[in-house]
Amino acid sequence: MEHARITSLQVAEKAGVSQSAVSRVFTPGASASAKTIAKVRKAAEELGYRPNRVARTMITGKSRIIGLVVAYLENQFYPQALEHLSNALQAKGYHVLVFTATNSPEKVEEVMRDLLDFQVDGIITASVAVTSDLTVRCNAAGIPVVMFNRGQDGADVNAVTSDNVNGGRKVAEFLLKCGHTHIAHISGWEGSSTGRDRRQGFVEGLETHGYRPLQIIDGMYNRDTAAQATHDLMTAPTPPDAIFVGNDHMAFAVMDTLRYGLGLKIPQDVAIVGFDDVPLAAWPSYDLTTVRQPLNRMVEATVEMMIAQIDEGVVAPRRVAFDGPLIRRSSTRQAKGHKT
Amino acid sequence: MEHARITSLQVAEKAGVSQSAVSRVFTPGASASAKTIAKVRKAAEELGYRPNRVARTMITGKSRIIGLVVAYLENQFYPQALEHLSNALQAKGYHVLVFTATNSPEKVEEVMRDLLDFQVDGIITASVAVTSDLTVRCNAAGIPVVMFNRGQDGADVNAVTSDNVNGGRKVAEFLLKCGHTHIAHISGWEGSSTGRDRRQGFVEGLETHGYRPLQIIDGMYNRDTAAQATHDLMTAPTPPDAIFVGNDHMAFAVMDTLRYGLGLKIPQDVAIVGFDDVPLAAWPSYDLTTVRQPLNRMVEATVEMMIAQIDEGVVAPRRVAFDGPLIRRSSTRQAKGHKT
DNA sequence: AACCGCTTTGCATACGAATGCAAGTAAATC
DNA sequence: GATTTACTTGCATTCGTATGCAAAGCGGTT
Repeated sequence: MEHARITSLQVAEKAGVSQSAVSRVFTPGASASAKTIAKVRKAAEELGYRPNRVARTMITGKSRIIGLVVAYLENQFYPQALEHLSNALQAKGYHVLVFTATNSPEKVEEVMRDLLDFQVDGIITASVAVTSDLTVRCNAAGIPVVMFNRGQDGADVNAVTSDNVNGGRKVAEFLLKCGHTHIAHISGWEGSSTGRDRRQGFVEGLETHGYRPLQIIDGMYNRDTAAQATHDLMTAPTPPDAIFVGNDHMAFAVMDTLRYGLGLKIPQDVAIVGFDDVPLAAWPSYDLTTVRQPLNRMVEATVEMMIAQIDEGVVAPRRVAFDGPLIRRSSTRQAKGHKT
Repeated sequence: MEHARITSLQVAEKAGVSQSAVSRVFTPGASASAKTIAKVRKAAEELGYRPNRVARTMITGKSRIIGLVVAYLENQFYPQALEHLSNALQAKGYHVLVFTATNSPEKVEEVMRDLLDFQVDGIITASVAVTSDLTVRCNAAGIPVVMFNRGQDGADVNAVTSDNVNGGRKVAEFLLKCGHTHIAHISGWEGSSTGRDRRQGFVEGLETHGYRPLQIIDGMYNRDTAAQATHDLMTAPTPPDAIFVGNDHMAFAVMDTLRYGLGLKIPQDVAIVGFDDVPLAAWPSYDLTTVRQPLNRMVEATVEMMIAQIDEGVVAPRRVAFDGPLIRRSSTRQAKGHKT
């Protein structure tokens, strides 16, 4: 009992017009008389006709599909981003084809090839490093690429991030204002622009006031690595009295290690600051002071850049960085002279 | 400098064969001589040819795209499922087109229509209720539907879940064994099969031993609702000494409310059991006793069912439920007579 | 050499909608 | 009413690949 698909031709016959007429009724911008439109709409309605997107894609070359490459979804920031991106794109008539890719260049390479096969109209990479060679090839193929939450040095790529350097600086200044002097940093993966930028801003922020980080350890955006780093920091001869952690995801592991592994109090023994402000950060168990990434604005900008490029062709790449506020919660002490 | 796509015709010319020959080389199961294959492969390699999936889809009617309908990604269980499903399908040459849908029937309806437009080969719904009317239409259109982590009463649908009834029963027995007598249940949404089944198993489990639940409140799979319910339960004249919460996501809110809102100790004042065993449940801050949903097996079964249906046509619907173990952690007391 | 069976190959067509072109029609202008 | 102008419409073609069909090739057998 296969319910065969209705084609534009069948609608045309029923409406007593040509197939072209039907097509034009369903093609925004094409011209058709009010009478024709009415006839076609009626026939289409009765038959339950819906234009075939695949056939449409063949002709126009536009699939209205955006490829989204994402590394892993354990860090709550990514599901959140995925959900928002998907919704925002859906609202514009686009849909999201998800690809997971580890951060190995070969894997990314393979994924990108797949993506091109699908005739995606654009590619969004969420925190996945892409070789500039690859983006060049995509641009050559006329496929816009926007990197979400990851930049790329010296390459011509569209990138939307928060202002990570400034965020790092804010953390440094805030912790100094709280009276901390021994501040360590468990950084985001040094292979990522976000990790490097946050670190850089943080170090600059301390230096501006004549301080230096007690120690910096690469946490690799990994819970286990961060936990180990915490352990190492706290058992060293001079333990820190505050730790800036490269993202919330690691910060939670750090807090767990401090509390349940080392029996320390937050913020009395050590203050913790994270980065991202994922929903979990606001839950009472963690109540983590953190730099908020303005997800909504980042998503908006990403979608807007993407669609502009699709509609108007690949243009000069832009980089946008949104400033995000520091959200003070109870994982840090009250700043001096700061009122409740 | 648009890098035009290479077509099979160009490869054919370069290799000195017909377009059909090229097609056959790239179509598994088609016949071609070793010599032809070699010539075509070489030419294709040199030109960088890759078959156009869209054109392929037009002819074969197979897109090798699976639509995944998901409600929300805040509950960590879903990103996890999404990631695993996507990987498993990718390994089989399929890709995932993500749709978000709230649980309103109209929205789901609209999403499903969109999905059909994309010629998806199959649809997986993750914890989204689908009217049986809709699944019937999909089957009529020859599109298999598999419901992941949600069943449907009296309808002919493929469904993969864990054994929720049995899971609920296990929780009841475990809590009784721990010596609890006043056991409340903040249930999963009563509009979902998972919520109902867990509740049913739980009640049955208590009744088998001559007990009844102290109270049952629908937590709607929502943190705020669960928090409010916790408050109501604990401030009632007879508060519970244990609460079974319909999923981990709500259980975290319950624990936060108990500890930080009401100043109670877990498990001394109240024991908590969840359902799912998301990664967060194992983090020391929660360390939640919970029923594990065997995600890997569920994903495997889902993918296997899906692909079987795609390859062999829509067959008699199956329902699979995997038993999951109760994972004992510190949110509950030691069971009587149970050794460390 | 003739015959059979099996594999390989090219030709032509189909999938379903969009669109350039030319013909047709209605409205607007003088 | 003639002519210009703007808008509609249908015809035919196109996108890139898969596939039924018939012709051709090949290997072996008698």
